[in-house]
Amino acid sequence: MASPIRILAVDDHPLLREGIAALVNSQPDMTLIAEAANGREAIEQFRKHRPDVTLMDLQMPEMNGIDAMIAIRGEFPQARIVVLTTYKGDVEVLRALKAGARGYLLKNLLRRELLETIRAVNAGEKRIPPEVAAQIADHAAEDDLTSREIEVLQLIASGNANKAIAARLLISEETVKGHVKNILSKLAANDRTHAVTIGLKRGIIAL
Amino acid sequence: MASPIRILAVDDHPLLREGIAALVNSQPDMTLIAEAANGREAIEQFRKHRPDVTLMDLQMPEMNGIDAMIAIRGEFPQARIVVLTTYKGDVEVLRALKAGARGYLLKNLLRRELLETIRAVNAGEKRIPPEVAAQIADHAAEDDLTSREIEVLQLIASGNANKAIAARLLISEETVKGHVKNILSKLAANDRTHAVTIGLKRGIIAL
DNA sequence: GACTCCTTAAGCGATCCGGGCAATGGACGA
DNA sequence: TCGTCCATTGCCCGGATCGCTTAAGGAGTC
Repeated sequence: MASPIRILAVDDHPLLREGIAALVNSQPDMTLIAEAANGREAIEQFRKHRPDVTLMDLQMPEMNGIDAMIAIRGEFPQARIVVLTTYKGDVEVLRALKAGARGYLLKNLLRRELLETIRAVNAGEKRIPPEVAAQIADHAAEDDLTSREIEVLQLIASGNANKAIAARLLISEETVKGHVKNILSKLAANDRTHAVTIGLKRGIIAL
Repeated sequence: MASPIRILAVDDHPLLREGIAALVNSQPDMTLIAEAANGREAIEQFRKHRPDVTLMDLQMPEMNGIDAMIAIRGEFPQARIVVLTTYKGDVEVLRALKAGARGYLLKNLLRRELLETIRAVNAGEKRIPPEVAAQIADHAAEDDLTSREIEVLQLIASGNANKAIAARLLISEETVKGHVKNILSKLAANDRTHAVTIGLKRGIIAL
């Protein structure tokens, strides 16, 4: 073994980082060199240590994983980052891949899968598990919501009527209705409530 | 140290169990004696090992943590169980406490907090962190939804109109409206969509 | 018996939903 | 550069649905 794979673990759960540390350090060809509890710390640690592979959670306080990945890959385009998160919808996965993730793992994975993925990504490959890929494929043909539509959907989720949304966004109620119409159509939702639950499932909006 | 505290870890994330194992086994007065990945396994392992303290996640495949706790405490009323989960709403917390949990920890806790809680619960105490207790207190005065109302709320979340809910539950649309009215009032929601998001936040319903 | 819960009911105004139509402006490729 | 596409915005209409109010009977529990 020439030199071990140097790994940075980013997650806001200390216990999970502990688990990654125990697993990784038990492998002769890997070593955990740093940890971070949020996106801001992740950027700092990446600058300082230049890890070979970064394991990154998405949902974190202060700065989320997507923004951290974008920032890191802005400075270091060759950074090899694997997303390690609990299940999120297809939209969240796509965002992560667009931000430059080389792998996307779910936290209920087997130990072996994590190790294999780390080695594969370190070797320059990409690794997306089939159940994640299937999620994406299911919605590949559909239109994405525009940013304005997402904004409207988020306000709907917060309990705003169309009139209130119009006031908040400084547009007319008729326009809001237009957006709502498109949202229902794109998400294949029965009504606004259904649209919200679909949006939550697919990772388009959050509570 | 007479004999170490014997611990059972129940969680569907292998990495997290690994983290618990590493932390617990680093303490001279504790030892991890068994693991389980879901509620069914948890019951089996509890029967076999009779642990002093059980760390239990709530959201798991096959059988969730609440049901497992109820089953275990049915057989072993003196079982000392600590819930260890990512944040859930106050309703989820209350259900866990009613099912007999002696502690309720969030996964983003510090290592020290977990160790202290294990020792305290093993000694017969109860431990609820202040931020969790505050959640409960915020809603202590409010009425719970009835089981019928929860059923209706869940159907609303799935995108059903009142008429469709009526057909599904074999009751009249007027009755559904009556339930919806009570739901909106109890949850202090602006409309049905808001009620759904509140229900999700508080752990009353799930997607 | 008191209490809660589930059920039903009528009417009414506000809101939502779906259809079509069209002007603006920015982004993209030819 | 020009033309096209698309997001955004705005408007009209009509039927469906929602949310509120008030009222009341039956089932089950304590």
